Amino acid sequence: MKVTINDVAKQAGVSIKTVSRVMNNEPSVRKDTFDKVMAAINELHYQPNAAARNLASTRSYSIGYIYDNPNAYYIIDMQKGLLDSCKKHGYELLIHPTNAKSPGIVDEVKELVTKSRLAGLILTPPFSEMPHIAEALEDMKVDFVRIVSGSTPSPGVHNCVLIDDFTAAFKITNHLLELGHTDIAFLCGDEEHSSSGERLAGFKAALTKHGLTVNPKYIVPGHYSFESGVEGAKKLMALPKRPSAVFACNDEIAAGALFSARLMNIRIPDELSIAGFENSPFSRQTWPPLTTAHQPNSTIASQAAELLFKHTRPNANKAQIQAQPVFIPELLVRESTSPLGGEQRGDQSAKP
Amino acid sequence: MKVTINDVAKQAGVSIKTVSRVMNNEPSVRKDTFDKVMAAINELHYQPNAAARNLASTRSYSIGYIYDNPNAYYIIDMQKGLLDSCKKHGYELLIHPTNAKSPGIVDEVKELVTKSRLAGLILTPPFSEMPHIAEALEDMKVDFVRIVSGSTPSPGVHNCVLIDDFTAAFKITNHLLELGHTDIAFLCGDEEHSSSGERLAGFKAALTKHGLTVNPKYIVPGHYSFESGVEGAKKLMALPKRPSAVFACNDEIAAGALFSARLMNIRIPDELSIAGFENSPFSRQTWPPLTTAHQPNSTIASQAAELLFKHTRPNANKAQIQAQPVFIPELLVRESTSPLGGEQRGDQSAKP
DNA sequence: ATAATTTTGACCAGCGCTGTCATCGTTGCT
DNA sequence: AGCAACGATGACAGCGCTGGTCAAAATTAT
Repeated sequence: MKVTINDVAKQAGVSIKTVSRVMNNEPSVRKDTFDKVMAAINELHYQPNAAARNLASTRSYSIGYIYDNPNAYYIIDMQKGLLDSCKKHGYELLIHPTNAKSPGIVDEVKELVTKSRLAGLILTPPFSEMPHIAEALEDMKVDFVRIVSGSTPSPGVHNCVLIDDFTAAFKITNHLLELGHTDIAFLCGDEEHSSSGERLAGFKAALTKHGLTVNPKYIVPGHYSFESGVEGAKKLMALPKRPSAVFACNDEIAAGALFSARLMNIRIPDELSIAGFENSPFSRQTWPPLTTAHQPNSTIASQAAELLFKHTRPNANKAQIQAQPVFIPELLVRESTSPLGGEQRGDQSAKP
Repeated sequence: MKVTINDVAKQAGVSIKTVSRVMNNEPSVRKDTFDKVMAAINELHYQPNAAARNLASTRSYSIGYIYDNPNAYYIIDMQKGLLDSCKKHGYELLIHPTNAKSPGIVDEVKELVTKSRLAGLILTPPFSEMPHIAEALEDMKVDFVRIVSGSTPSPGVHNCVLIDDFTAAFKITNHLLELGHTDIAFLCGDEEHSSSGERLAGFKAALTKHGLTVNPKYIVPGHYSFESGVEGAKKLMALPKRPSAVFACNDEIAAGALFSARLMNIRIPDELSIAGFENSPFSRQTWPPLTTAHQPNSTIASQAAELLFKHTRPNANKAQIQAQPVFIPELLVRESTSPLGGEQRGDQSAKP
C-alpha cells in the first residue's frame, strides 16, 4: 500500500540517492538509469511523500492560488484547472481567499508565502495587475504566473498567460456589425481591470475597421455587475437615438442590461441585440440566452500551473522559458443577438 | 519569522514534548503548565508545521472537502468557512471536485482518503446523503461530518450538522400567510435532495397550521435551476385560479419564476409575491430583490469542521461528542413579496 | 593503455514533530 | 514518617526524504 523511495531503489537496482536524483530532475543521471528508475516508479505506483519532501527540502511542493473575485463560477473553474495540473505533477494546491483592497494585502501575501513555504503562486486579476504584489514576490524570489489580459507577448516578461480580450471583443463586435447593426453601444466593466480596457479597445477597433466612428455617448462606464448593466441600459435607452445593439463587458452586465430592457418593454433581440462576455452559467440562465465569448477558464488555469511548474522545477533554465500562451475567447452566438430590422430571420442560434 | 516548537518550549520553560502534548490536547498536562505553554504559543504566534506533523505522526493533519454542486456560490462559501477552521487548528484543506453520479465514486473517495492520508472528510449534499459513501468511510475508520437537511438531532448519529430547512420554510410560508396570501404555490427542487422535501414539508405544515388545505395543483415538481423556475411559473400562471404568491425552493428557481412572470407582464410583487431560499448573491441581483431565507454557509462549514476536529483530536472521547448543531436559515424580507391586494403598503423591505 | 571525466553510491545530518519509555515529583496511605 | 502508586515531564529515536561530501565505479577522451 505504502511505497517508499527505498522500494523503488530496490526494484530498479539503484541507490536511494539515484531515485531521489531522478525525482528531483537533477542532471547527471544517465538516460538508461533514468529509464530504469522511471519504470520502477511507474510499476510500483510510487508517489513521493509530500510531507517528507517538504520537510527535508528547502523547496516546497505546494503552490498557492489567491483570489478575490465576486464571480464564484470563475473561481471554481480556475480551481478545477489548477487542481488538475497539481495532481499531475504531485503538487498541492493551497487556496487563499482574501480581500485585494485591504491595505495590508502585500504583507498578507508575503506571509502566506513564507508560512506555507509556497513553491509558487498563481495570480489572477486583480492580483495579477498589482505591480507591488509582483515586486514583492520577485524580491522574495518566489515564482509566480500571472493571468492577464493582453494580446501580444511582451518580451522579457515570461511568467504570463495572456487572454486576448482585444481580439475576442473585436470578433463579437464584428458579429454585431455583420448582423447589420451600426449603432452599437458598449457597457464597460471596472476601469481598474485591464480586461475592460482591452475589450473596449477591441470594440473600437472593429467599428473603426468598418469605417464607423465611435459615438462617445454609446460608451457607458460602469463595473462588472448586474446592477451596472441595469443602469447602463437605462441610460442608453434614454438617449434620443437609441442603439440597436449593446455589447456588455461581461455576462453579468449583459444580464442586467437584458433585464432592464425587459422592464422597458423592449423586445430582445428584435428591438435590441445584447452580447456578453465570458460564457458564465449566467449567460445561459437569461432569456433569451446571451451571445457571448467563451473563456476556457479551466484550461487557462492548468496552462498557467504548467508554466509555473516549469519554473519551480529545480534545474529548470528559467531564462529559457519564454512561452506566453495566448488564449482567444471564442465567439458563441446565441439568441440574444439578431439581424437589424426587428424581424427574426434565419437561425443564428447555437445550442448552449 | 519561523517559530518552531523548540522556541515555544524555551519560552515556556518546558520540554519540547510538553509543548507537543499541549498542541495535541493530550491529557496529563497540569493546568498551570498548560497555561504557560499556551501563553508562549500565543506570544510567539506559533503555528505547527503541518509537514513535520504529518511525517512524524501516524495521524494526518489535512481534511478533505468533496464537492459536486452546480452552485458555485455555495461552494465558495463553504470553502471559506472550512478554510477558517482549518487555519485555526493548523489543518490543511484538500479540495476535491468530482462527479457524484460517477459509478466509481465510492472508490474514488476511498482512494482520496488513503492516498492523501486524510484525517477526515466534510460531506455536503449530495455526498452527505449517499449511504454507501458513509458506509465506506466508516469501514475505513475515517472520521467525517455530514451537512444535511434535518430539524431534529437523531440519537446515535453524531457526526452531523443540521440545517433546519423545515422550520425555515415554515417561517417563509408564514411570512406569506401574514401578508394575507392564501393561494400559495410551491416550486420544488430536485427530489433526490432531501432539502427539497424538508422545505416542502415546512411549507405544508405552515399552511395546515393556518387552517388551510394544501392544493396539489400548487405544488410543482422541478429541480434546482433557473429554467425549472421559468417552467414552473409558466405552469402556475396557466392555472384557472392563479396563486397570489409563490415559494420557490431556492433562489435560482425563484429568479426563474420572477423572470417568467415578467415576461407574462405580471407585476412583482403587486400581482404576485415570490420568495426564494438561500440568500445567494443571485437573490440580490434580481429586480425586485428576492425575499428569501439566509443560510449562513460559511458558518455552517466552519462548525462542521470544528466538529470534525473534535473527532480527529487524538484523545477525544468519541462517544461523548453528541452535539449536532442545528442551523435555522433566517427569514430575509425584501421587495419581492408584498401584502395581498396589489397595492404596496407599509414597508416590509430590508436592506440587503 | 592511461588520464580525465562523468555517473553512482555510501554515508551522515537534519527538517519539525510525535511515540515510547524512563524518570521525576506528588499525592495517598499505612 | 515512609513507601507505594500514580500523574506529570523529559530524553531519545525515528518518520521519509533531501542535501552535502566524498570516494568508487563506469564511461569517455586522449
